[in-house]
Amino acid sequence: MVPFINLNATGGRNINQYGREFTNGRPLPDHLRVQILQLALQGVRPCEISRQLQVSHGCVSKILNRYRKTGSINPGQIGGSKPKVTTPDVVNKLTGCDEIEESILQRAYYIGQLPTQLSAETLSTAASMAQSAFYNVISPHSASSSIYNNSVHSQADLKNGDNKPITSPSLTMHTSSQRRPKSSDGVSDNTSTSHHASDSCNSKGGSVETTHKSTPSLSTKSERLQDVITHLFNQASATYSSVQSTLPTSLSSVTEKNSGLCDKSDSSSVSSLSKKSDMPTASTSGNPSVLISHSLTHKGVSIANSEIPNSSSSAENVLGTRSNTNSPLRGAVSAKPVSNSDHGRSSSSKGSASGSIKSPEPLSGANRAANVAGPSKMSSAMPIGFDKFGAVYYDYSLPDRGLGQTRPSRNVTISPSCMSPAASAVCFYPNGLPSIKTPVDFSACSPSLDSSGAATPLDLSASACKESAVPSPHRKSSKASEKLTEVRRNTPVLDESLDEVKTPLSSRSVSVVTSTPTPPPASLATVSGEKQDVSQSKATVPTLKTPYERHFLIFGDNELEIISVGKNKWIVRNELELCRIAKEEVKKLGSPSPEESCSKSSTDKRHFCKHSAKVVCSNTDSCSHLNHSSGDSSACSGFKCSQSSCCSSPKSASPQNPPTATSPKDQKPACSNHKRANDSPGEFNSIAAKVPRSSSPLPYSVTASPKTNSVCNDISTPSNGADASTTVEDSSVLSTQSKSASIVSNDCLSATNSSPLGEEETRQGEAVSSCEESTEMAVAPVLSSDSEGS
DNA sequence: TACGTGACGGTTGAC
DNA sequence: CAGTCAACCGTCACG
Repeated sequence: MVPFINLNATGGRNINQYGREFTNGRPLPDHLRVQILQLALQGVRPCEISRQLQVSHGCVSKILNRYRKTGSINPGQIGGSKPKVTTPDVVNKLTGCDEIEESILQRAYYIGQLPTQLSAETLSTAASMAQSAFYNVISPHSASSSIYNNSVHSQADLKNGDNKPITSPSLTMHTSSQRRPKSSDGVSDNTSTSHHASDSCNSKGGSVETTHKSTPSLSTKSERLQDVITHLFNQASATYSSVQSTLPTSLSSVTEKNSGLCDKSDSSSVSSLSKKSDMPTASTSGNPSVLISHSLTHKGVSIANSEIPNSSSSAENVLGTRSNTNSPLRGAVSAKPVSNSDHGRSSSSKGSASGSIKSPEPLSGANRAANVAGPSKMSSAMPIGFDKFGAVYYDYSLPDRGLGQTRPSRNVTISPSCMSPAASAVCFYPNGLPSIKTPVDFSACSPSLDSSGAATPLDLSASACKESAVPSPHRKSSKASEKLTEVRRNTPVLDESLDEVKTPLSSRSVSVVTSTPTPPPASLATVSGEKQDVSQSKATVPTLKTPYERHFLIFGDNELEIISVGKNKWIVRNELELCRIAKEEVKKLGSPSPEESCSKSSTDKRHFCKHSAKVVCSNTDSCSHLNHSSGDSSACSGFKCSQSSCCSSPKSASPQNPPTATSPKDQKPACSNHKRANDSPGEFNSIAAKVPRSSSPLPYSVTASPKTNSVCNDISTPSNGADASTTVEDSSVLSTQSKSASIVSNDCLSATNSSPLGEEETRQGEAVSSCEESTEMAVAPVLSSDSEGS
């Protein structure tokens, strides 16, 4: 094959086989690295990742390999000569100061963090299991995943010199930090580790916190990436655990309430899987699942901890179940997981287990962010600091080490938290939405389905499972999607695609209407801030492209933006914010308000409690309508409106239409549902849903209208029509599939968030700020001007 | 077809 | 301040 690299006139700029511009010798932008990891966590194959992100296979492989081996996706230290033997760094080394420091910090961390009721063994077990699952996903083909895991632990153990339960994340920190050659780095590395610890225990680990402050910017950057990784892992872990603990509940609830309506396959699969699973409930300690369990218990819902949920969807079911159980706030349930995820993130430094465990101080971890960005608007709700972009943990604002020109998406808030499998659990639970691919997501799979199934190890996702069992339309298009990948998908990264919004949406608009996968504009593929010459891109625009969908989930009183590209979903939301929302919901639960009572009746499907989570809108494509405030979204968040049906407004979706020009109402004037929503936003949360079970791969993309015929077809699954048509008014259905989330065509929304898609390159900063101001959906912008500087 | 790996040309930054 | 050089980068080609 002829090398595709073409030196560009700009000098040093090359175009890879996917048409993506890259700078030879420069690391991949951090956000791409994160995405690679996230996708991998979701079970996306490396080859597909490379296509989606338009990075070479080798690059993906290297990054994943690196992560596998070192636990870090951070670029290595580039440049520089070997430090002199006399440098402080060296002195600190080969003397072992670093190890000592780390050990001290870690001890401090655990002392402050670990709940007394939880034994180290328990934590270790949980972490181990989660990690195992994680590695299985990351390195599916490698039977040595466990080996990796073990090896990592071994390293950590050796390094730590104690038996403290350490999750891979923490280990990751270690390995990563060790890579840093400089003495200052060495310190920072330690601080980095400590830093993470401090996140989780701001109050307890004061010393650690202090140390953290001294962390060099570079180290901070590294930390953030590491945090992302850790967070992903934590979430995966949390999800895994939570699923285990929650499934039984959901099942029981569903069974009770839904009787026949409940999908038998799910139940059977669950039970069978649960039998297979030996996961100790203890492992869930500190996990969202536990929290959920408590919550459920509080509600009088019996929880069988012994049973192990096999699918995230099952977990989601729990949410739905919970909502069915008359819980005033479904969101509350989700809230738990969210907060937990938050813990996980905060625990990044020292392991997910510890982080998740520490429920009492879920938000403390924000301190670091607060330090970085100063007090956030969220701080009132929780002591969390958000950076100026609204990202708490994932500070994409820091310059990418890689292609400076690449602009991280402003929207991108690809909150890893949400993107990760765990994230799905956390983020979607409230709605009972089907999870994003979860490493351990067996929900969709037949009972017999397990990790060793026909699907590749990586492909543990529900979609994969279902694929085998049910001809998924979604899968059907997999081939097509691959083709599509040639043209850069917008993947999760709205960010990068912003300037591409300019691309005529005609095609995608059509797709929206037809519910066929909408190909993102080829231009979207452009990663770099520079507009990539489409002509240069060898990518041939496939007629059929992976749909780029944007959904909005009403979580509590807030909107959550869910972006899905094919089977990948991202929640554009700062998880800390999610946590905050969740906490609020929890508070509300604690002190029921008149509003809460609205959802008490499970039979009243239509009755919507504003506190409950719901997907408000979905959009195929990059959705130029992102500019929406929560109020706006609610306005267009009527009952689920299918994109193709009531809400679909190709034109509205068209990037050509300035976001400002289209208001939700304007876009969907015909949608009575929206109108209803506007009138009483709180009303559409009911759970009646039509849930196309087969559509599970993109469950939340499927929208059902509780009592209406309007059904939201999964855009990504064109053939779902039949499924979608299957309307189940019984809320039980929702609980079954967690499809309760009502999704409304995003067309309804005019979102400022994404509007900048086309303008991102130039307005990134503005857009970001505007987003924050205009809505609480702060999408963590992924980019900082710094990256540009490079 | 998917994946892992090495060579290649390039960038970076400490020395 | 410029040159050197080691380390790393992403991409490609190969197996």
